[in-house]
Amino acid sequence: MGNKKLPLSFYESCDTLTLARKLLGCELVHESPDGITSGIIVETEAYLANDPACHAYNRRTPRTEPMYAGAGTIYIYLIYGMYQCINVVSNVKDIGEAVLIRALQPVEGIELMQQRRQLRKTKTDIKIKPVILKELCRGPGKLVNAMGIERDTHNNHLFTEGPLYIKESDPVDFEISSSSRIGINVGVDLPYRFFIRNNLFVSR
DNA sequence: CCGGTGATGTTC
DNA sequence: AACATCACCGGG
Repeated sequence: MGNKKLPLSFYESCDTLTLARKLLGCELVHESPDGITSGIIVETEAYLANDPACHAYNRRTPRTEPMYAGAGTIYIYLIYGMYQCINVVSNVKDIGEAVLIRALQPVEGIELMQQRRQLRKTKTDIKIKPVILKELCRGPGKLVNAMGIERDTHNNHLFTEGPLYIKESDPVDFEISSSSRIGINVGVDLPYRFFIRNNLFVSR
């Protein structure tokens, strides 16, 4: 069964496009103070160093520094002022590439995920309507919220150390589909989005 | 199932 | 000014 935490070699031993595919079927786990939540990764996007849509494309700034820290690093950024997205950094130190996690199939701690997703995290937290299972982690901002992931806590840490990590995939057969990436205006022609075909929890 | 709109604040 | 988004609303 797939209950082993992935070692650094998993992240280091392939290129970014391959890693984006290999992460499908693996389980993202967060052992938080409030409880454990986890979900199977069902959708990813790759961002390469020579790719204009990549945050690290021709720029190395304080924000993107974790992308240059080497494979297995956690890169979390704030988007549209109120949402956060989590990436698995890939490639070697000083080459800025990463895989965005876009959707999870919830596994563990579903009640806790429901509770977290009822709150939108701003200065004054906003309550939203109850969220159905299918929508809990269906999108990069949603899954970060449901999993209790925070940039202040986890950014620039490693997936191989600490309470936020990835477990190896169970040997389940599935087909991988690809498409162009979502929500970008450059690099739209590149088929760098990967997802498990026919999985109900994929976004869009 | 769409499509449109406003919220929100860091980053360059 | 842009931004790797989302919740909510209304229409079909």
